[in-house]
Amino acid sequence: MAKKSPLSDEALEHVARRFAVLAEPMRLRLLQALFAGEMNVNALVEATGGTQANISRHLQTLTQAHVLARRKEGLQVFYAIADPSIFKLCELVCGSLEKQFTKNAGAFSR
Amino acid sequence: MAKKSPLSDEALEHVARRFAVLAEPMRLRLLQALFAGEMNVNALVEATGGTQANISRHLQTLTQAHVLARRKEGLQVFYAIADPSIFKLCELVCGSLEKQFTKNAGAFSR
DNA sequence: CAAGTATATGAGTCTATGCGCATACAAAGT
DNA sequence: ACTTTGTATGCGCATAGACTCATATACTTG
Repeated sequence: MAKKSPLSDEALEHVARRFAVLAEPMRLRLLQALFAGEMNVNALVEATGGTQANISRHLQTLTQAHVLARRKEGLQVFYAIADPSIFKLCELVCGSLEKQFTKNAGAFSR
Repeated sequence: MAKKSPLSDEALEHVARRFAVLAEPMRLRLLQALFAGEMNVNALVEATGGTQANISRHLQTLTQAHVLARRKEGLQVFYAIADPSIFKLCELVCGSLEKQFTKNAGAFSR
């Protein structure tokens, strides 16, 4: 396994796309809601405060990126987090941002 | 430390922005080049094959996001990775994408 | 101070995408 | 078959941002 070989352009685009999928506050809210477990669309609409159309689109984006899984049951559609790495990704970013904030807070308090 | 409290809208926007910064192939190439260590702008231009203007802009974006650190030395400006969490972030995403690919590969080969 | 080198930036174009509105589609019950 | 309920989607608008070209700025050297 070549560990230090530079990623191909195609690979980089895939990685970039992955990050782009997570680069929307509304989608992050959806993920945050789904951290608790599987939910249907209506529940997600209520949980996030978005419009149904918009939520549906974001769910589509997340599903196409294989971040979410879709399960249809009668009239309702249930979504759930399909990629467990999402948890760690969010944790990492949050941790990193917290560090930044505390640094800035220090600068202010002086 | 409230562990399960939902992030505020403001916090979510910060997280989203962080992801957005990493959502460009060119910036990922810059980061990949900088994994080896500090480099000046010209070296980065050559390493990535971009134009000087464009590279400079991306470097600005990364620096403002506190992902990179800037050090001026005479005429040249050196950039280096300032946030170590970047490494793990990229590893996580790459690993997750690899899994997806091997899954798809399996589906094709059958 | 003039000229050269390394980097940054203003202005303009072009593409991508988030959002809202209306409507279409799908499944279930009457 | 018709209606109701839950979800998806076509379309248009508005905004963000990536890229280029030309030029500005900062520093060094002659």
